[in-house]
Amino acid sequence: MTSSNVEAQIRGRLTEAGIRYTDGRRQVVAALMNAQGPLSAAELHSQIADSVPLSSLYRSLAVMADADVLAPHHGTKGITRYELAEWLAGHHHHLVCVDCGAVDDIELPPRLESTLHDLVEAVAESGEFAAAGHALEVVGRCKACA
Amino acid sequence: MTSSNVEAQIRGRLTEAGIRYTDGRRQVVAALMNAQGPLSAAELHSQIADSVPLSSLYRSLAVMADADVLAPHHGTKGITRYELAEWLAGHHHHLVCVDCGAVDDIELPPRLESTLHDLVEAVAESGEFAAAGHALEVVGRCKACA
DNA sequence: TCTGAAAATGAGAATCGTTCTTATTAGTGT
DNA sequence: ACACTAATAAGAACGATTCTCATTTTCAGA
Repeated sequence: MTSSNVEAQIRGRLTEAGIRYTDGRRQVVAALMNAQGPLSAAELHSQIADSVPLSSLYRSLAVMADADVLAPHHGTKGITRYELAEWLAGHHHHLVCVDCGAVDDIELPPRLESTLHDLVEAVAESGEFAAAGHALEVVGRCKACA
Repeated sequence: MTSSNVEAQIRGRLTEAGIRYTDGRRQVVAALMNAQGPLSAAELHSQIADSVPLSSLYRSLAVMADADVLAPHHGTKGITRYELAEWLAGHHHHLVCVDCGAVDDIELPPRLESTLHDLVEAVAESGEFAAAGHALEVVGRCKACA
């Protein structure tokens, strides 16, 4: 999926939900497409500071997460980081540093990927829980904190 | 591993770290051993209210997490839930409701379990990240929120 | 058993990420 | 252009968690 395709998909999804793809939101999406892992509101704010105040940023993140364009990822110290939703940018598999909370994406072997997919389906079919997706974290210490 | 064995292991680990296994901490551990998923400070407090004030509870949770006796699990709304560490109570695989944040344990097929274990080892051996364990979440909506 | 150092407790204030208000501004469809 | 709805901006408010500090408890060694 090309980068411009992602933008088009996002615009489409938002529009059909009656949500406007404003300039501030474009900047958020652009920052997230460049990142190699989820970003917090504070991290996003430091990249696009002048043009989008924090309160607007938080609202945009919430709205886009609600529309399933962004996926929230809850980390240490009550900090929530966001990344593009699974259907836009592939799966959510991370290396998480227990010290500083930094998050990086990792690739999973296809075999494991499909096994996880099967697991979600099996849970969904049990009827006990409306399983929609999965998230895998490998936890430890990053090079800086080791 | 029997329940009393778990207590003995916990006491041993704490003692060797110079940390006292006080009454309040015993109560926390007891509550977590009975639970079928991680509990937040507020949830624990409502179970052992009179005997342990919140500020002590938070401190005890932090200290025991530091000693790798408890494992923190970060959820919605900045709420952190704790459960017994992996080496005491098996692995950490959860059903997480995106609406209310409730968390339940799930069992994983052995095949998937060992594949995940291999993944952590592979990451650790890469030298880029000191991988120590993993956590898997199946996200969706619980029956109450569906 | 005493005694002193280290750890834990309890109460409350303080912190900080996040959410909520309210008034104002900007987009979209007719 | 008009009306309707959504988005913005600034700051106040909220709530989970952390910190401070004076007091109490626990443990190891004399």
